[in-house]
Amino acid sequence: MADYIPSVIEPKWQKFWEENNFYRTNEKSKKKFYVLEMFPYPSGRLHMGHMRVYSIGDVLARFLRMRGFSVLHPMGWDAFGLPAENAAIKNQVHPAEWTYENIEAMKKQQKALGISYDWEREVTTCAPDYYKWTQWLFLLFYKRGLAYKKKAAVNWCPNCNTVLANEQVEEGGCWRCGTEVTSRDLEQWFLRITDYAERLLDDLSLLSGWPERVRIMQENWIGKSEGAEVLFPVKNKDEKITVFTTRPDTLYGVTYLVLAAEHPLVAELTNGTKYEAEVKAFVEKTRKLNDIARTSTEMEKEGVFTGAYCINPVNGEEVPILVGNYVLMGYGSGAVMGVPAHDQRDFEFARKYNLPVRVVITPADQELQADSLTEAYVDEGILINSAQFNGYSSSAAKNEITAYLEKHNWGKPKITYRLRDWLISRQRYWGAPIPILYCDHCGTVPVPEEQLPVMLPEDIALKEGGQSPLKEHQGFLLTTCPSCGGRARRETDTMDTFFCSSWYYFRYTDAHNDQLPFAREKADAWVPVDQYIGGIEHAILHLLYSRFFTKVLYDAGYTSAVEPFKRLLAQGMVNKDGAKMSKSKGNVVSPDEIIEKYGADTGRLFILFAAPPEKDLDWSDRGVEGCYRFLKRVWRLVDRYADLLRLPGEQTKADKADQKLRHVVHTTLKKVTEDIEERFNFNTAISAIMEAVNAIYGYMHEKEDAVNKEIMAEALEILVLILAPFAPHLGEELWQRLGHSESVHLQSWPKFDEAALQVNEVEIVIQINGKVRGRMTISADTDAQAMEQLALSDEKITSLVADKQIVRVITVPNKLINIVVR
RNA sequence: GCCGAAGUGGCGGAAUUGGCAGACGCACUUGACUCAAAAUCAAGCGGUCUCACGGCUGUGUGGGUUCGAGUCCCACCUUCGGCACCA
Repeated sequence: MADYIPSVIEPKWQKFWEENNFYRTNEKSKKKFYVLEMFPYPSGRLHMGHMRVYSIGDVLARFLRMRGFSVLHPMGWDAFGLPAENAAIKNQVHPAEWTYENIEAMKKQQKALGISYDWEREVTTCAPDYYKWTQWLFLLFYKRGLAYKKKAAVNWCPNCNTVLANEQVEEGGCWRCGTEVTSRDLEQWFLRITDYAERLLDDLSLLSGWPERVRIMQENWIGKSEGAEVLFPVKNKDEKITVFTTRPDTLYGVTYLVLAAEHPLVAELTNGTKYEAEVKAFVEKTRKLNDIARTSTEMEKEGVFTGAYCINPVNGEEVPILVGNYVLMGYGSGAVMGVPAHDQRDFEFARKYNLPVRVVITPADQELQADSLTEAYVDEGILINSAQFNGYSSSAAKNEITAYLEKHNWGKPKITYRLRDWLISRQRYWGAPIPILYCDHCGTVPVPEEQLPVMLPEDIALKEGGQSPLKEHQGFLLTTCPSCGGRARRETDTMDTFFCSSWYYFRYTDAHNDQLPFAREKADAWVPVDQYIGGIEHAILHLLYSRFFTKVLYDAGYTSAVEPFKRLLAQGMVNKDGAKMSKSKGNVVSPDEIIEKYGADTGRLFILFAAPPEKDLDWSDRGVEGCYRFLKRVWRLVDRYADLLRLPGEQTKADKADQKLRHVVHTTLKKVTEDIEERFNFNTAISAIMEAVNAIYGYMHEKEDAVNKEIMAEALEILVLILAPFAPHLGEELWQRLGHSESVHLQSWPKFDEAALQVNEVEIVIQINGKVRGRMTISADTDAQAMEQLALSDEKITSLVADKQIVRVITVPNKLINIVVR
């Protein structure tokens, strides 16, 4: 046979798979498994991160098919988005054209990698037959009161010319371009994800197959705080200020109240008073600051007195009301009670403005003096100066004081979340239009379902700067109202692309349904996704939104899944020379060049071998060559014996070396099976296969080619079968070479022979005081007493323990014996 | 500041339940083959002392538990990630 030339065999098998629609989902088996890799944005070319995630998914998919599962392994395109629009402006091509060309190019690359996708289920989010259902889902949210429009201070990216959701702001910058985000008051569409905060938090406990860090990140993002809401009446006014606190036990320590600059009462309290000018100036100064400066911990806490007072309901005390720069309108009620003795921020603020400090919580072992405090005492303790609650512990007082407030209608228990509603409207063109009309008579009207999709017009000219051309597209803009037949205008905002990608895994289960986004029975056969694989950068964004969508679909009766992704693998990044691959650093390696030079099988093998999937991986050109060498080594081995093994010959009895080889092969098979199935440790699975190959070479040398045909044949077959998920093209070729006509990928995963795993003899270690002092080979399963006798009769051990007293002997069967001497 | 993860040869990494640290691969060294090189095959490869047999030492640092610790406990250092005036 010829040498191993991947550029010949890989396209050959790819053609075979494609022509036979080889990876069409088989829905027959009762054992079903949904393997899904996050679908890509069609940016143009695949990068190494793509290659890694697809390689991981493909090994699993191929392995599970061999294990008898019906596997759903689809692929699609997260195809709406800003880069298409920006590229379009820059290169004068239509975003659709740019997107579809990229899809074609990337699909070609995926096929060149030999990934086993069922292409009949491909979804493309920018295609009308997909976004029709994206819009349908928007209407579902709308009908259920989960989509609403409101005017609010929102995050604005001046570079992208659009608003962003909270989740899409990273360190004060736009997640996509990094430009500093500013605040604007705009009327926008939101999804009521906060209605689902509690369930999104609770159900994290169902996700034992997720990495803990992702669950923790979501938990932090949802940010549940339990406490109380307290109403402080304003002195001489018929107003109450609502305050949220997690420390109702400190309520008797309140010495002032602080409002956020945006708080609606600020103007009301100060207008027409001598404080008006100063407060106005302060409010303006504070509002001008951007969010990063405003929420920075280094920010000096400043405030100004409003001239007004309010009354602490529990003790009737009058306390001053201030406006402060450290209080955020967006959290709680935009007003906080100042308890300087027990909150560090309040403490600093109070010292700066000479506000009184009153100790109401004290540690058990010391007495705190308000005047001599150098920092707030924030821990829990025993209540003092708190009327009838004196002597209570903090935790008891939290409940008692809250109950007391509730009884007098001064407040109530309250849970607050950090999570905000999800802002989904975008002021850009390349997205799914929001299916809403504005009628002069009827107001806001949802587009009737039968009129979907609201087509995104293609005859547009994009403008420098990115203002949406929809705002001026008369054909799109003007329409008639479905309820009164009068003139109506279309909503010109499009949806956040995360909306489109929050339900695509459902669509794969029923990709061509033109009556519904998906039929429930089809979705129920597959969702939740058994194994989802993707980058950690989606730990909050996409994964939280998808969980939300699934719960809404569940509530509406479209799925019986409460969570979309049963198990999640967050794969690490692919770096080079310790740094992220980037054009500016000139350290980019592309999948194309690897395929061209070594073949897809080598690239896949290396990317799985170099590190466990969840860890970052450092790309090494030398390492790739090592994998290439390994595959050539396998090729030569099979080539050398393939013909010989097919010749008839008499059966020979297995000798010691034969048995040893069989033991190695079956041990390897067991390890590889467990490594893939239970631990996703593809790196150790591959190294085990390498060890087996080394052992087969060793056997070959030992036998000087007089190999036991049966045992060699079994070894090579198992080797090719277990390598096939990793190197699918080579697997096909070698399987054929071994005389089989059916595809290797249709074979059952081999079963290991328990008998072959057994050994007659084991080498055990003899330790003296925990240090290795000798070894001996004894028959397997020798009992402790016999082991001890054997060890103590060992010449070397005898001399070492001669003048010592044996205190104890610890034996671990088949492993070691430790003699403790003094 | 809070939460989390991780620190093992020259490098990537392995050690699954507390039981031989360094599997496998890369790099390097040596031998075989070759006129030679490449490729391939074989062998060696933590540090240190020793001609050698062998000894000592070694998994970020310091303690502890244990017959025995990379693995468990406590404290600390470093790196990375997330959150961060959240009341």
